[in-house]
Amino acid sequence: MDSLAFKKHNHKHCIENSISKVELMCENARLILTPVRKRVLEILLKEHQALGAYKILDILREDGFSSQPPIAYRALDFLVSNGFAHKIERLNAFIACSHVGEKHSPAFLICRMCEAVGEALPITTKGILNETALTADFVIEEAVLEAEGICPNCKEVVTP
Amino acid sequence: MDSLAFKKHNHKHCIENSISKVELMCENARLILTPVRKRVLEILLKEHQALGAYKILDILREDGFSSQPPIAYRALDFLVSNGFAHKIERLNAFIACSHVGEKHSPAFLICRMCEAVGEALPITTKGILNETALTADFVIEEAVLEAEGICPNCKEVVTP
DNA sequence: GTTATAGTTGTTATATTATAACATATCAAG
DNA sequence: CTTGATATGTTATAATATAACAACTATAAC
Repeated sequence: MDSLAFKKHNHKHCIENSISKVELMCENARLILTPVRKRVLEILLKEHQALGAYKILDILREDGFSSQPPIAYRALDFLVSNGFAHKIERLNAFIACSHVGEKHSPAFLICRMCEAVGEALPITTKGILNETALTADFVIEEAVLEAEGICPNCKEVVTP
Repeated sequence: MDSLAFKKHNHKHCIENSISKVELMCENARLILTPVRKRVLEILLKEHQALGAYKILDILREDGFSSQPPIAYRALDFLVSNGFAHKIERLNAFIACSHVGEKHSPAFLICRMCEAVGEALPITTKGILNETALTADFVIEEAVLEAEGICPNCKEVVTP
């Protein structure tokens, strides 16, 4: 567990670090981090919180970008399929990846009160099911773990 | 790993077993397994495959039930919230639970070709994140693992 | 037996999330 | 300069899900 959303941390550093990592990876992989894509990444990085496509779209609109759904969904597709962001299926929402460049099966801690999302260390989520998959003769390509509960901040509010 | 979807098994037995377990649990818990609810459970049990709410609705319509969305969603809510079915978030679809009555954090093997879904043994998915959660001071209430890949049947088709 | 009451179902309308399809623009390679 | 690949703009629509309220049903309290 490292920069886990719920702990106090230098978030500005956290953002800058992510962006420069992504920029570097894009250069190396000949991917184009266009203005919209970069902006969406920034939006996702702003808080460790899941954001729906339409909320992102609202922010893009304020920024003067076109605001039709495909604009957001395409940028999100780019970010997700290149591992720079993840989709939280439970919330139909997206967050920036906290472990850019590190190969990992993501695992999320999702607060059901504030929708903050922490990404756990790149544990081998896949490995957990490995035996199961072998027995079943099933080839796992991707595995995602989503855990829902209460984050430390919201817990304080409920039971101070 | 037991009655895993992908293995040949006596599916009729599998269905009957699930239904009678659910009936028993409903009696004990004073829950009412109304005709629609039972029918939706049967529909979900028919194959080890995820079904969207609107597909279920189509089947209900053929059966003479009312076919407005809330009919299906309510029955599904009932089944899911009582642990008789699960929602596969990745697919926005539902399957019957393979481990009715056994407390478990579900883990699914989802075939991306045929949408068959196998539910892994009630492993302690939660436990995997336990350490992580403790460190983060996060209280996990529910955890779901969704793994996508290729099931044995579809693998045969691709590489015979 | 009537009357609350809690739970379920029926129905209409609408919200939310996501994609298809096609036009236009940009830019690098040949 | 033209071709091809990639990205963006735009319109329309598909797919998924819920809100809100009315009507019905069983049962438990009186």
